[in-house]
Amino acid sequence: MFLHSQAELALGSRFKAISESLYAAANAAYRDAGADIDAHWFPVLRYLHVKGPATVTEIAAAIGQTHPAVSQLAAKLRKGGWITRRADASDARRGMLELTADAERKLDKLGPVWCAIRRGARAAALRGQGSLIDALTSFENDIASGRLAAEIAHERERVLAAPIEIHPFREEWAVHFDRINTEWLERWFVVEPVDRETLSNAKKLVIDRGGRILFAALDGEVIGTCALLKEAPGVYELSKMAVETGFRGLGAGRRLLEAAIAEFERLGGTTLFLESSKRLGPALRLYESLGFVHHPAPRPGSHYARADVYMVYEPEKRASRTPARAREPALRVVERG
Amino acid sequence: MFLHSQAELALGSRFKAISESLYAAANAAYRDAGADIDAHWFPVLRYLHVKGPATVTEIAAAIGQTHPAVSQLAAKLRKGGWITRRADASDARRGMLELTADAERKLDKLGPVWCAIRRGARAAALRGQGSLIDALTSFENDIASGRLAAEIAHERERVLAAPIEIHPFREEWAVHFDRINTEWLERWFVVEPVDRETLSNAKKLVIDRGGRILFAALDGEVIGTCALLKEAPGVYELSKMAVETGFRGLGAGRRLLEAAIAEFERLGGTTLFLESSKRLGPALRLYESLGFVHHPAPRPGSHYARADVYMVYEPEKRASRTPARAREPALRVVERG
DNA sequence: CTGAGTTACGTTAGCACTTACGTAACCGCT
DNA sequence: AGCGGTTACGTAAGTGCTAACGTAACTCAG
Repeated sequence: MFLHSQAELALGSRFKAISESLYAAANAAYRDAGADIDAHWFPVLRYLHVKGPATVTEIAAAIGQTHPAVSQLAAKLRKGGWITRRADASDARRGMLELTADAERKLDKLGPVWCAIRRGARAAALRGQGSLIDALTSFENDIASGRLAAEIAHERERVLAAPIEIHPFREEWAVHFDRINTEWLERWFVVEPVDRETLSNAKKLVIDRGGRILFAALDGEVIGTCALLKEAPGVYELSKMAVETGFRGLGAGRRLLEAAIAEFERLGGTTLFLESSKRLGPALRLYESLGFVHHPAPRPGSHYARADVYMVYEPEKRASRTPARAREPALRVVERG
Repeated sequence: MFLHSQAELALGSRFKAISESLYAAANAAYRDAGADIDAHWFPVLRYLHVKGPATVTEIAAAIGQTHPAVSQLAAKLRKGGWITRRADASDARRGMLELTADAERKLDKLGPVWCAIRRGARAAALRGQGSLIDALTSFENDIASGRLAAEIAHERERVLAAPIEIHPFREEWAVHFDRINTEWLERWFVVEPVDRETLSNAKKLVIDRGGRILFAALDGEVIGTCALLKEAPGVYELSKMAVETGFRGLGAGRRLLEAAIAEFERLGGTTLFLESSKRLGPALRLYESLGFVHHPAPRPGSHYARADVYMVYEPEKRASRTPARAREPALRVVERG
């Protein structure tokens, strides 16, 4: 190829060509997944999905584009029913862009596709050892030969076919514990200092104090976390329950919670409680269905400013529709002290 | 930056942004150099500059774009006086795009700018050690901080200020000997088997047989070559004289030829001849001015199909306007046998 | 020699951005 | 209260490409 002989000189042209091919590859993956989405929308949609409602300028700054670009795309997305615009109460110039419930539901399912694209792209990028130029060349080869597209399709099938596994704590996954929970907190509340502390020192502050951390994984990809913090002998707090955006609806949350309860029982715990927020309807219903009951008074001395719900686990309240396999690990029911 | 947190997922967007920044950086370099050129034109102009007249589709295939892109750009360049279109004699559908004499002259001077862009981009690319993602991040940092632009400007000054040096053969430069001559041959003639042989085995077929190869370099960048092939004891052929496109007009050709003649004399040679072509007017005038005289008959048993000019060096015919420093190396004038 | 297929390449419409500009709302200062 | 400066963001126009189409010229089998 002539451009390759020009080495770093035609880099602009090569970058652009790769960019377009990547968009095309991502679009193909979306199409295969039955998602009527355009890869160019990803930065905006993903931002709204991860961070929640945002203004045009905020998004533009975050994704490194000009505000007209975001403004124009927002108009298109609004027409397509992906987002709505709600006037900001305190500042009439600003409009909060917000995903529609429908869009949110669609994006909640896209995790496997994103995972596949990420893996395919990473494989292509890693094949070119050494310099950037080598990596680009390898990228171009993989794109031209269709290898990138094939790998993305293959990865998507793998991820979709994979069962959700629950894993105990691993040092090398601590970073995911931090990432997923930070993302979740930034989306729904704010990261309080006590969160920052726990998330960045999980091993020391949770595990070494007799607590547990569980991971939900899909084909080796961490998609959710849950923690049991040891409050006192026999007393555990269920906390840091979060599932990554894009992997909702696969049942990872329920599986994590079931595993956490099983672990609590295996530990011979007497009391298992959690603090949450009324804003988190679906999560509360999950807790209720697995045996947590609402406590009338707020918990005395709560760590969290956001907590306005206090629930305690009562095994006999557990809904009977719990799938059998959730009980697999030898069940040692322990009387509450 | 939000996009960075998306790892390989937003690669398309990042590639595109880098592409645009690189075009902008290149444009800034052209502007600084006083060249009214747009970086987007580079692939087409450079192709025509290196390969000579070409059709729209040929260029499109070579630079990896669609033919409408080239067609539209060609229309613009034609309007701007950069290229002309000449109908192909044998095929009325085709039109040969050709640089105007003016454009050719401008591009002949752009070597230092291209060299600067290449070096700046290479530095940025090399700073990101490891994966492609690291390299991209480093690129983005350098672009955002203005470091890339500053380095390009700095490199341009360095290259422009550097004197032309003439160097003896180095193994590690053999690749440039091959590249520059191959490019030149493809532009003006075709690469004959005897050329391919010599160019890819320079050390063995030139140096080890008692010949010499000289390089012209600008701040470490090889921009021209020249060879003395030993035909018989005392008999040398001047050959493989080529200066890279973009570095014409700096006097590299004359410096190389002077050095080659000096080397011939230092070797105690008796006969120095060359074969060339009537098509290469400026080169012939250079040869004449440094003491080569036209031989009426073609050389018996010439290696080259393209040769229709046969010249022999006669020191006394050398124009007196030769700069003094060209004679610096101890001059041992030898009678012709 | 004819017509089907191929090739060269111009044109058009569209896309994803950009820069440039305009307008309304907000902020801080006198 | 008023006024310059800033901010939010929409609109217009331009750019560099692409996909899709059209047309004329060429090629080659029957």
